[in-house]
Amino acid sequence: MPYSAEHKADTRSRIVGAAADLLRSQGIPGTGVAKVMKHAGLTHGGFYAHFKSKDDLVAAAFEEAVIDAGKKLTEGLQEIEGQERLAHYIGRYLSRIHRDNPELGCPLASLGAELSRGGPGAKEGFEKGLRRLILGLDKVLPPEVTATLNENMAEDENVLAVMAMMVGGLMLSRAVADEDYSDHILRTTRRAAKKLAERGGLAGEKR
Amino acid sequence: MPYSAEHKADTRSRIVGAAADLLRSQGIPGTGVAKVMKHAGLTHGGFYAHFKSKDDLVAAAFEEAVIDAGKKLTEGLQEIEGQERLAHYIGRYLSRIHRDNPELGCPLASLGAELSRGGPGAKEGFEKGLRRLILGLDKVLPPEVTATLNENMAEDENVLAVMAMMVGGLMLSRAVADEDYSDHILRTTRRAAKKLAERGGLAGEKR
DNA sequence: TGTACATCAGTGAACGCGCGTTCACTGATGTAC
DNA sequence: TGTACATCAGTGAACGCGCGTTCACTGATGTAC
Repeated sequence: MPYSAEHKADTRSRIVGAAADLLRSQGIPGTGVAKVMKHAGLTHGGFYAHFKSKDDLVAAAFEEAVIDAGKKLTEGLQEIEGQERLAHYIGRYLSRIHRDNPELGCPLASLGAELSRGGPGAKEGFEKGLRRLILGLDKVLPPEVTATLNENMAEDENVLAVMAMMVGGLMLSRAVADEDYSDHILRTTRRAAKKLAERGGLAGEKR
Repeated sequence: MPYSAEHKADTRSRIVGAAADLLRSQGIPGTGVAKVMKHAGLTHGGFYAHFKSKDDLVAAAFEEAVIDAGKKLTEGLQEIEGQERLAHYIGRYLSRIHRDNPELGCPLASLGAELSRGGPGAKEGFEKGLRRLILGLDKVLPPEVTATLNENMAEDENVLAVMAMMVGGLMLSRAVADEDYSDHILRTTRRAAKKLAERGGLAGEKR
């Protein structure tokens, strides 16, 4: 065996990493095979030693992006006291930093519409990503809430609603021309999402 | 003058109409000039008698789609009693019919991410569309609420939050593979959006 | 320890294709006489 | 009323370009002797 299996895996993950960034900032058609390979420091011909097709790459890169975003959104959140954790998560999601750096952010907001036009494979990948991020969100919640959540699936609904508001708010804030208005959208949806989480009982509030 | 100005305007609006449908269901790269012209019953060479570029068409078609969607979402809503109007609007937006027919639906959800990657022109078009739909939503509200809304801009925030939840919920429901889960997303966000509207005081509830 | 060899990740040129755009043209039309 | 004409919406072939994919190759590597 020439080249270790490790070496190949390294190269592959470099390609996937480059694609995960490009995908989120430029969309699927904007993520050309040649461009991705160049970002990974390779020539485009070698692409097919690692992937069956561009669709294959998109699937792998989307998954990578979900994991990456989930990590960034929850990083260090355990150190914050239970009640405030979800509020912090929401604050990060609907922040100007997240809005201004889609290449590092949540791929649900940047690629949802495009993937919804894809085949069943694309949609399965998206669904897996959504469930994964929701699961990550669950981990952010105080343990006593998560327990209730597992017993009573109806409670899970609020996580979905918060997710929808975050995804929608981020997308709107990115698509708007006026920066003040964009900030306003972030501020508004941040506040509303936090209220929704509290009122839904997710943050452990008594009601 | 050969051909009346009316005739040219008719052809143009036929092209824009075809593009407005294709755009929403296939996205910007999926909306080829030749495909649009074929749908309008013409050959692709004649396109540049009506538009300066494809970007020009996309801008016109997006605006048309916003107007079309706004009309469909508010149609006949005046006949419903004040308190229930917004709930009906939300019910229509987060319906299976809307989810399954993006070519007839709200272009904010289907094109937001793509337009956010466009130039300033694209973003200005999107912002105008968002403001237009929010204004249409305002008209759906009972007059006494709209009055308060105009005096107190802070109240407008709830409309934005509802909008974000609807846009996000619709996008998520479309991008997911499992139909039951997709239905669940619609149901959940519908309920949450209605609650949010009520609690925010928008539907005229006393609190 | 040193050399010959087989492997295969990566190279770089080439492919067919669909894209947005251009352009010489055509022929239906309203106007002038 | 009928004919000649100028206009220009629409035609259809062609363009350069970037795309995803293929392929003959090369040369760095681990293994066998």
